[in-house]
Amino acid sequence: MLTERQKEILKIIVLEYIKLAKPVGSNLICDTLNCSSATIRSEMATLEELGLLEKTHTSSGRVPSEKGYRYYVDHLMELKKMSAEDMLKLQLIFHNNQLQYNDCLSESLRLISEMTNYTSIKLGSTSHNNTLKEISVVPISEDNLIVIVVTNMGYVEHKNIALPNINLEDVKKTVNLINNMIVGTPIDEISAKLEYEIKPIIANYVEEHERLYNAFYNVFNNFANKNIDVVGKKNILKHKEFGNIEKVSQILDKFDDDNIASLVENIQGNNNDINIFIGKENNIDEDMTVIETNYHTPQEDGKIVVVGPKRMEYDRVVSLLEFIKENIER
Amino acid sequence: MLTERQKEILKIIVLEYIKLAKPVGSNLICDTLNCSSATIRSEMATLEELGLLEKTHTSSGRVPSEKGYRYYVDHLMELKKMSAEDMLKLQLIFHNNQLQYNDCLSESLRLISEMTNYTSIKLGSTSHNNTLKEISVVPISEDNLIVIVVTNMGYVEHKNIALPNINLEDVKKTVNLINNMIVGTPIDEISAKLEYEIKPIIANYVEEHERLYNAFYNVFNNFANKNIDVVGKKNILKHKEFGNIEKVSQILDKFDDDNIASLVENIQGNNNDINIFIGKENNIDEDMTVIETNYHTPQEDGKIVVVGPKRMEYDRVVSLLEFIKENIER
DNA sequence: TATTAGCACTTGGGAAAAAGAAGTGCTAGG
DNA sequence: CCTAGCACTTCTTTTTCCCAAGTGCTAATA
Repeated sequence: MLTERQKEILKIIVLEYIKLAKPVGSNLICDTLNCSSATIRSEMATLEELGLLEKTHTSSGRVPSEKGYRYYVDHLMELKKMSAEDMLKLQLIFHNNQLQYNDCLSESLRLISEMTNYTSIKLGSTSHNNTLKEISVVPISEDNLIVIVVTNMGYVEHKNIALPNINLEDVKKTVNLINNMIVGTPIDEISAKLEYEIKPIIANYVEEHERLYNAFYNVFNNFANKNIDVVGKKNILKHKEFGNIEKVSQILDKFDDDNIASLVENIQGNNNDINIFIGKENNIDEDMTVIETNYHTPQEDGKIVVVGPKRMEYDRVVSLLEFIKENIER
Repeated sequence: MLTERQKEILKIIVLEYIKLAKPVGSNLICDTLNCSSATIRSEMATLEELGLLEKTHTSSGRVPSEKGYRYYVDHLMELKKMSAEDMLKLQLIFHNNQLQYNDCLSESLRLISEMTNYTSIKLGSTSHNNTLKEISVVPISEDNLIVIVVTNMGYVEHKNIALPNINLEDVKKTVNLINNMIVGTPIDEISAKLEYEIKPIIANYVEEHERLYNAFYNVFNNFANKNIDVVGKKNILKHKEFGNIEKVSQILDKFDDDNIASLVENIQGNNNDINIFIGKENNIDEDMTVIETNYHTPQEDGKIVVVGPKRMEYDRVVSLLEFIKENIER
C-alpha cells in the first residue's frame, strides 16, 4: 500500500516521462511537492524496491516500470474529458450526415492516428445479423460470370467465377432457387443451407449441378467476414524510443495485414469496456502499449485498437476510444 | 567518347557499388584489368572530369554520379536473362490457372518486392474498353439502397445511397431505362449519356426525378477508374542509404496512397518500353531510381513501377518487368 | 522519527586528441 | 603510355578527458 505522497510522486514521474521521455530526477519533483530532493530520493528508492520505478543507470533519474504504468493506469489516472479540440474534430465526423456508418469509423481511426501519433487498427467482422438479401449473376463472357451477394445490412461482395460451357439457364435456375429459399439466412449459416437444401434439389433439376454447386459454395465460403484496417503505421517513426531502423522494421513487420489481423484477434479484454495492455501484457510488441475496445453495431462487431509506445497518453486515448465507441454504437 | 578501357572501368565501378554500397578504389579494379592502380587512378580522374564519377571526399574511392548511372544504363548494361530462380517463381504465378488476371499482376508485384527488396507499384485504370454491362439495385432498408454496376470486363462497383421516402417503382423504372438505353456505353462516357439521354426522359416519367438523377449521376461519376497498389513500402528500410529515420519518414510519406498515385501518374516514358529515371530525373525522390513500364490488357491499361535506391540492380529489374509485361499482356 | 543539507561517487555524453586505414595525386623513371 | 613510390588528405575508430545530472549515504536538525 502506497502512501499518498508516494502515489503523488509516481504519478508525477509517469506524467513527466510521458511528456518528455527523459528520466525524471528528484529535483523536478521537490518543487511541486514542497520538500527536499533528499526526501524524494528516499521515496523513489522505496518505489523502486516495490518495482514501480526503474533507473536507466546507477545515477540516472527514474523511469516508470511496466508495473509502474500499470499502477498509474489502475489507480492514479484521472479520466479527464477530452480536450475541446479533440472533441470538436470528432464531432465533425459523427455529425456529418453525408458519412455512412463505415466511413465514420474509418474517419475516426484516421483522426485518432493523426491527433495522437499512434497507430490505430480496426478489426471488424460482419455480425451474425447479416443475412442474405439477394444474390445475382451477371455473365460477362462465354466462360465467366460475376456472382454478387448483398446482405440486408448493405454489405456487397462479388466474385468472378469461371464456368466454361455452362448452361446459362441452369445458372439462372440455381440463382432463383437460392433467392427463393435461403434469402434471410445469416451469412455464416449459408454454407450449411446450400449443402442440405439447395444441393439435393439442383441435383435433379440441373444438368451440371456438381460444378455449379461447387462454384456457389466457394463464393459463400470465402465471404470475407473479417476486415482489417490499419491506420498510421508510419507514426511509430515519430517516437524516439523507436529511433533505430531495426526496431522500426520489426514493428512494421508486425503491422503487416495478415500478421496484425491474427494478433489483434487474440486481444481479449476481460470486460466490455476499454482494456489496456502494457508492454509484455500484450502480444504485439513488448515495448508498446495496446489499448482496445469492442464495439457492436447492427452491421458488425469489431474491435478498435490503438498501439503506441508504453509512454502513451493513456488518459487521452481512453477518452477518445470511449467517445468513438459510444458514438459508433448509435 | 569513352575508350573501351574507360567504359570497362565505369562498368566495374557501377556494378561494384551496386553490390556493396562502398566507394570503389583503384586497387580493386587493377586486379581485374591487369594494369597498375596508378593507371586506373588516372583514368578515374578523367571519368570524374567527365562527370561520370564522384568522390565522397578528397581521398575516397569513386562512386557513380547520376550521369554515370545514366551512361551505364544507356551504354554498358547487358540485358542478361533472368536468373533461373527468378524465372521459376514468376512462372509459377503465370502458369497458375487458378489465378485471375488481376491476381496475377498483384502476385507478381508482391514477388518483385520480395525478391529485390524494392518497392513496386501498380497504377491501373479501367480502360476505355470497359463498357456498362448491367446496373442493378437492391433496396436494403426504408431509406437506403445499393446500386451495383458491372462492366463487360467484370469490374464491379457498388455504392450505398440514401434516398429517404423514394418511390421504389420510380427507382426500378430508372434502372430499367439505364439498362435498356446505355448498356454498352464506355464507362467514361456514361455521365454524358445520363445527362442527355436519361435525364430528359425520367423528367417526365418519374416523380422525384431530380433526387434520383443526382444519386445515379454520383454513382457513375465516382466510378473508381484508377486503382493503385503499392507493395513493399517497408523495403526502403533495408537499404543503407536510407539509414536514418528522417529520410525513411520522408520517403514513406511520398508512398502514401494519394501522394503516390499522382506522382506515378505523372511518370511519362518516351516510349512504350521500359523507362528508367535516375535520381533527379524522377519526381518521386532524388535519391531513388524509378523504373516504369506500361501495360495494356483488354481489362485495363496501367503502369508498373519499381522504386529503389539509385544503386539498384538495373538489369535484374528490367528483365523482371519485361517478363511481367509480356506475360500480363497475354 | 521524519526531514534536510552536504558531499562523495557513478554514469553517460560530448569534445578533443591520437592512431590507423584507405585511397588519392603527383613525380620520376622505364 | 605505364608504373612504382611516396607524401598527403580525409574518414573512422579508439582513447582520453571533463562536465552535467543525479544518486545514496551520513550526520545534523525540527
